[in-house]
Amino acid sequence: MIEKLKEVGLKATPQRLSILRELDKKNHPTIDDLYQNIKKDYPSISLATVYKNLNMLKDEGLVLELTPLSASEKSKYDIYIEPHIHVVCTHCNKIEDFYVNEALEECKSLLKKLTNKNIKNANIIGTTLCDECKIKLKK
Amino acid sequence: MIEKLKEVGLKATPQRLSILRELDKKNHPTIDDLYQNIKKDYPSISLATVYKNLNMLKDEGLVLELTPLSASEKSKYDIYIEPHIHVVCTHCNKIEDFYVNEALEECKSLLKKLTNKNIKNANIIGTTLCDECKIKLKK
DNA sequence: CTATTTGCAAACCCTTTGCAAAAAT
DNA sequence: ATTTTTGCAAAGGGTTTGCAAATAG
Repeated sequence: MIEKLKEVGLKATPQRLSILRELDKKNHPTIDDLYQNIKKDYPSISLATVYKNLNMLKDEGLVLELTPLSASEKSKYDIYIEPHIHVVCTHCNKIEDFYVNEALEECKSLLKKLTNKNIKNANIIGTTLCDECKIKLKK
Repeated sequence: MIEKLKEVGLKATPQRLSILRELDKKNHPTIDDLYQNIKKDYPSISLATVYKNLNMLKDEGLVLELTPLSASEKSKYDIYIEPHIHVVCTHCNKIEDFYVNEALEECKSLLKKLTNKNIKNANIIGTTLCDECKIKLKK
């Protein structure tokens, strides 16, 4: 984590590390979730610091913003150090990560062939009806 | 276009149609681009109407919000009636559409296999250095 | 005729900014 | 020692809201 920050030229402040640690729990928090959760460990952190850091980390590609499907939902944030793909539930909007590197590479080479471009990265978001919602809706 | 609106239960007002027509030019406008361009044909349209409609169309899946990679860029909007994928330039942020249905289906079945879920849809965004930027940067 | 949509302006609130103090390297 | 980062509070600006009038079906 600290090394990743050094790589991109950002200082390893405790605030920044707590943001990354929180994101590393992989529960895809909104900005406010993130702020509330970090405050438990680090009560003096300010919301402005969370915003500034998310923007910097996003610009460096260490953090991903996941845009909601529906207008009433808010953006969620995800750590992006290990490549992975997302599957979002169309009903409850829960996001699941899948660390399927081979698939990602396969998709990328497919994209390269089709677009005739050198695809650096591929961001893939699948939609589904998650298992929990499937059960709930059957009732 | 009118039929699509009927399908999702939205009335075909001239404002709404002008929004869809503008998006159908496929140049991925920001909200403000959209508003400025529509005003040329429809000077009385209000920004609030553009917002309301984008949200409704997004909720119905007819419009896609494309989140920028960097914090300084704004979201872009795209019509999503024909399935397609996006390739965004990491340097100038331009977005290109690729109507590659076979690839999309291939990716979806790959996702189904890997996640063991019934993937309804797959949203794929590749990153690249676009041809124009490649030339510019060589100089 | 009824339900939806529009447009205006105000309200809202999320996000950014400026700056001095603190902290990281 | 230098540069970055933090935190506060205020400013800013994008987005939403409420409501009466207009419009679609």
